[in-house]
Parts: sequence; C-alpha cells; structure tokens
Amino acid sequence: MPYIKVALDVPLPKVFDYSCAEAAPHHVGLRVRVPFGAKQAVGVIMAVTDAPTIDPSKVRPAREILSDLAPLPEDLLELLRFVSDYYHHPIGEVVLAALPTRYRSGTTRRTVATVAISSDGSAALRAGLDRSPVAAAMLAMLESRGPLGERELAELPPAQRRALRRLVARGFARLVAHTASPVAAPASMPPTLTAEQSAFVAGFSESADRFRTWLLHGITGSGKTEVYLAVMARVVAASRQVLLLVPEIGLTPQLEATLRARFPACPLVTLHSSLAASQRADNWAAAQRGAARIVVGTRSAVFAPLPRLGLIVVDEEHDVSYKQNEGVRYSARDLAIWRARQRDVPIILGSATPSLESYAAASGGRYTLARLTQRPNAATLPTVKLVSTAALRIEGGVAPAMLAAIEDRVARREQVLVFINRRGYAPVLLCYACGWAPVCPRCAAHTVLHRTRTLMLCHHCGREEAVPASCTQCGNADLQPVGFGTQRIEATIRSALPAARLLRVDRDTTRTREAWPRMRQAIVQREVDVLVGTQLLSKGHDFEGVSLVCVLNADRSLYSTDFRASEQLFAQLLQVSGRAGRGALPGEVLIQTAFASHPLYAAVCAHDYDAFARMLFEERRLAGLPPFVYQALLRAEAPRSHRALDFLAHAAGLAAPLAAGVSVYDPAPAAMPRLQGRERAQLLVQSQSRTALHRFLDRWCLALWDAKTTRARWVLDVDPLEI
DNA sequence: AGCACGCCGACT
DNA sequence: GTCGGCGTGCTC
Repeated sequence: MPYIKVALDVPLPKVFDYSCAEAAPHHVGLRVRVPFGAKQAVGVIMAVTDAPTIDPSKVRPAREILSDLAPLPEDLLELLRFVSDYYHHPIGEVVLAALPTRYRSGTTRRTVATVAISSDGSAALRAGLDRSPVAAAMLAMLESRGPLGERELAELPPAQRRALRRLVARGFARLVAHTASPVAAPASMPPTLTAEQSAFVAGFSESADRFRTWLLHGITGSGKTEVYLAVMARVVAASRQVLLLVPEIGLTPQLEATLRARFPACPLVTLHSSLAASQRADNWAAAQRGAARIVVGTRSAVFAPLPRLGLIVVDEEHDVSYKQNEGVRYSARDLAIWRARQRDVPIILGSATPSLESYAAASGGRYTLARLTQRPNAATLPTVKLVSTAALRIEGGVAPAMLAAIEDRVARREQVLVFINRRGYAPVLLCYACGWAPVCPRCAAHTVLHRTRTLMLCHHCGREEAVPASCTQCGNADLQPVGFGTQRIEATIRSALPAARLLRVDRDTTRTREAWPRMRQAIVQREVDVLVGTQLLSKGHDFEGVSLVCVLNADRSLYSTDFRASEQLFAQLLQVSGRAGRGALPGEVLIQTAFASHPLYAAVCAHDYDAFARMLFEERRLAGLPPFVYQALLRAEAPRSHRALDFLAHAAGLAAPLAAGVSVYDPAPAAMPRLQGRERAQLLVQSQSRTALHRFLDRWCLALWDAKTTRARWVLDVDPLEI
C-alpha cells in the first residue's frame, strides 16, 4: 500500500502521512483532498513512500487526488522546501501560500459561500425560541440584512461565528453557494540605445545562458526599462520565459502596456493582488504550461512555475515591497536570485539606488555591476534645492518660498507634483489644555483626523471613530490638528492659489477601480495644475508636463530609530526627483527641511548615490549592522503583552546554550507594540556568520516547536527589514 | 490555525 | 439544569 506525504496549510513544521492506493511517483506536486481532524483539507503531495513515518494505525486514507491542475514541478517544490528551511516556516503554509488562492481549495470554480436564514429560523425568530442573545441577534441580522457573504463572515467576531455555526447545525440558517463567472496592437519600435545601454546588452549577451547576477545601477531616467526590453527580446525570441518582478504595482498598468506594445506577438500575463482570483489562477496556469512567455508580477510571482525560464529581472530591486511582512516573511528579490542559480539563468537587479546589501555584493564581486550614468537625448537631471524652514514658523505646512515656486510654475502652465507621505488632514488631534490626543483602542497609534469624510481613522487597522467635540480627559473644547497630511496640504495650496486646479492622489481618492485611470487622463490632458499625493504617485509614472516636484515632511526619516530609514529616504527622494522634467521641460525639485545641512540632502542635491552609499556603508560597518552582520527576529504576539514577553524570555533561555557565535539580545516591545488588539514583542539574534546564524536557528526552532509552553503566536523573521 | 473536549459561572 | 466562557491538546 503506497503512502503519501501531504503539505497542509497549518502552522506545524511537518508533512502528514496518508494512505492512498492509487498514489504513484508522478503524483508528487498534485493537490489532494484529505480528512484532517474533524474536517477536510486540500494539501499538496510532497512525496510518495512505501511506509508511513508515524504509527500506521494513526494513518487515514486520502479522499481524492485532484488532477485538474498539472503537478507543481520538482524545481518549484525544491524552491518551496528551501524557503521553508531558510525562513524556518512550516512547509505546509509555504507550499499553500505559493498556490493561487483558487487552487488552495478543491473546487476550481469560484464559489462564494453565503449564509442565509432558513424558514425554520424565521419561525424561531418570531416565536422567540432562541434563548441565546447572540444567536437571536444573528438571526435578526440575517433576516433584516439578508445573506452574509464570505467577506462579512470572515469579519465576524469568533463568538458570532460560533453562534452561526450552531444555527446552521440546528437548521435555523443554511449555506447557499453562488457561482461567479470569470472575466493587441502594432509593435512599437525600439529606440536607438545609448552607448552605455548597448554596452550592457552586449556584455550581458556574452553569458546570457548561464547564471549570473547583474546589478544594473542606472540613474533615474537613464532608460533601464529599454535595457530590460532589449535583453528580453533575445530571450523571448529563443522561445523562453522571462520573469519580470516589479514592486507593488499600485497604479501602474503602464509597464504592461509598454511590454504589450513592444512584444505584440508574445503572450504576456500579470500576477498581482488586484487581479480577480479566477484571472490570477488562469494567468498562473498559463505560466505553468509555458504558454505565457512574459510573466510580470509582484513579489509572490517569484513562486510562479516557469518550465521554460530564461531570464529574471527584478526592477527597483531596493524596494521594500519585495519583502513579505506576513506569514512566511520572504524576500522575493533574494529568492529570485536563488531561483536563477537553481535554473542556471541570468538575473538582472535594476535600481537607481541599489540596496546596501546589493551594493556590498557588487563591491565584493558576487554580482556584476553595470552602470547607466547618462539620460538619453541629452535630457539633464533635475536641479534639487533645499527650502530651509529652520528659522521659520510655517503656517499651512508649506514654506512661502515653496508656495511661490508652485505659483510660478502654474502661471507658466507647467504642472507641479507635491509629495507628502501621509494621508488624511492631520496625523494628531491634540488637546492644548492637557496634552491628550485620540488614540486607537486596538493599536498603539494616534488616530488620524480626516476632513473629506469627517472622522478619526486608524491607519493601522482601519477603525473609524467620530471626531471628538471636546477632550475626554479635561473637557476642553479646543482640540487642534497637529501636523500635516495630504488633505491639509491640499487646503493650504487651495487657499494660497485659488485659481490653480488641484488634484489629490492618495489611497482615499483612488479607492475605486476607475478612479485612477480617470485621474491619469486628467493629468495627461493638463486639466490639473497641482498634484498633491503620497508615495503612490512616485512609482513609475512619467508625466511630461511636470516640471516641479515639491517634497514635504522628509525630515521625519532623518533621525529615525530604524537604521534603514535614511537608506530608504534617500532612495525615495531620488525616485521622486526622477518625476521632474521627464519631458522637454527642465526639472526642478524642492525639498522642505529644517536640517538643510544634513549630509543626506547634500548627496540628494548632488545626485550622488555612490557618496551616500559609501557613507552609509562605513556607518554600518562601524556600528556592526547589516550588511556586516546577519540578523533574525523572533516576533511574538498575544492578546496580553506579558504573554508575548514571557514566551520570548523562555525562547531566550532556550537560545543561550545553542548560541555559539551568535548574539542573543533581550526581548523588547515591537516597533508597533499593539496592532489590532494584539500585543507584540520581539527578540533579535545576530551573527557575523550567516552559517553560524542558520545553524543556530535550526536548533533553536526545534526547541521552540518542542516547547509547548506559553500561548503566544510566533514567527521567525530572517533578514528582517523592519526592526 | 481550527476544532474538539472539558470544566467552571449565570441565566431560563 | 443548559449556554457559553476559555484553557489544553491534537491534527497523519
């Protein structure tokens, strides 16, 4: 009797043995439906064996092997096993997370479960039969509001879900299933490449069929995309697949349009979170069949099966959105490199501001560095100037000199982009009498004052509350907004320049699917003079009419406790600067700051990445920080903070005898100590040797899994970005 | 993580 | 008496 080892979506570091008469070696990588505890689950067959590892009497038979999808290829399973080992995360969660959601359940058709009240339930409600207040309330809700959909069900508190299950069991409510239905042009000519671009393409082509990591450091506007396209053309012509990873796409279908225009005959699919589940599953399957030749996707696309892979490109490789910060905390950029080595194909990491890790690897010769130092067509870099606010008291958040510059551009019918990395009206509403300010009850954060919809909003958990009329501590009615968000800056500019046409672009104004395309249209057609927006606006948009970029509130990251904040600020400022003067107009960038003599700003003004990188590198070396040490963070969370800290104290105790060559720090509250009603704490471990760190992590995790102590949820964050 | 089982207080 | 609260332990 053959047995199968099944990866299941549970936080346990093992696979589960099932008996399965029909199982054969070629079933490895297929999905399978199995009984698990009291219910059924869908998992992935990781191996087929002759004998179970556990007591055979405990083994249950598998229900059914699902063959509506081709098996996950061996190289992908190998990648997933590596991810599970390296990030010390349960294999089942890793494997199932790599699968499009639609394939995580057995049904291939997209069904949305809803719960509706039954006729028995209506009768019971009228007769007042149910004595449980929760159950009665649920029945009343089902009757008045109609059936509850999957989303609403997921958001119910556990007590209500339990009550609902009981109602279903007693026939007072029933499950309903709805089935939802799922949902080219002439080739554009490549431009003539610059000498630098051609040199890179030529150099790349010499070893294009072997593994090699290229770090393509190109200043903003130097045409990295053109280089990618030229290199991709060769790969596509050889009938092989290209994986192009991009940061969170957000508002950018532009790259996709460019690719389709350049390769009209080449099947292209995208993989990102805003696709409908069925679309995503179809695109994934097209990649797996090898039918899709170009796969453009965000970080999770690094797990797409690609049988004919010939090249990987990671655009904006420094972008922190490549790091997954929930569940398996992987770095898609690092895994892309692992995958390129595994498949023996070249990989290009592109950036105007490479991460210090990549910079170090290139300096040490592990990556091949290539540079693009020129903008094509003799376009010049924007001039970057500082607007010092050190001696000023700024009225509406925008310095007079900056307002004047904006007015000047508007008068010349040029467009202006104003960045403020905070949405809402004001980040804090403060009582000047006693110092009280509204906070979120579930998160360790102030709630943010919003004015377009008047409310206090928690930006961490989304909780909405009414704006208090007076201080709840002292009764003072004079509560003042402190600090500036996009809405307040918009108001300032509107009152200073009443004739200018303003558009605010942030998460609040781009919530609907159609909103952004319509705004984009308005910008391109010059129906807008001043754009006020968050970082959303900074990624990958070329607005030809924009000649001035203004940056507000950059100082916040200068003296942050996070040692990576200045690296990220520098990258952001250079990226944002790149938005000015993309067309024929010369660009100008103004950065409002109270610290005009800070060396970071000097480097930004000089567009000097190398000087800044060298400086940071030296700082990190002296301080003993990455990339000179390797880190891992044990993160714990629990409803009460002592639970999380107790767990970490216990973990530190377990670590002590294992920690050869590894420093174990003290448990500490997390940077965000409370999130969504859960208290969070963390424990840092680090080592100068990656090998020593991982040898330690291997043994430590075994001990942690063994210790069935203190109930806290925990994850290991290997190579953390946020500490 | 779910989910059972099990043992305690407060309602009909 | 049951309902429902939550702590413990298991899932092949």
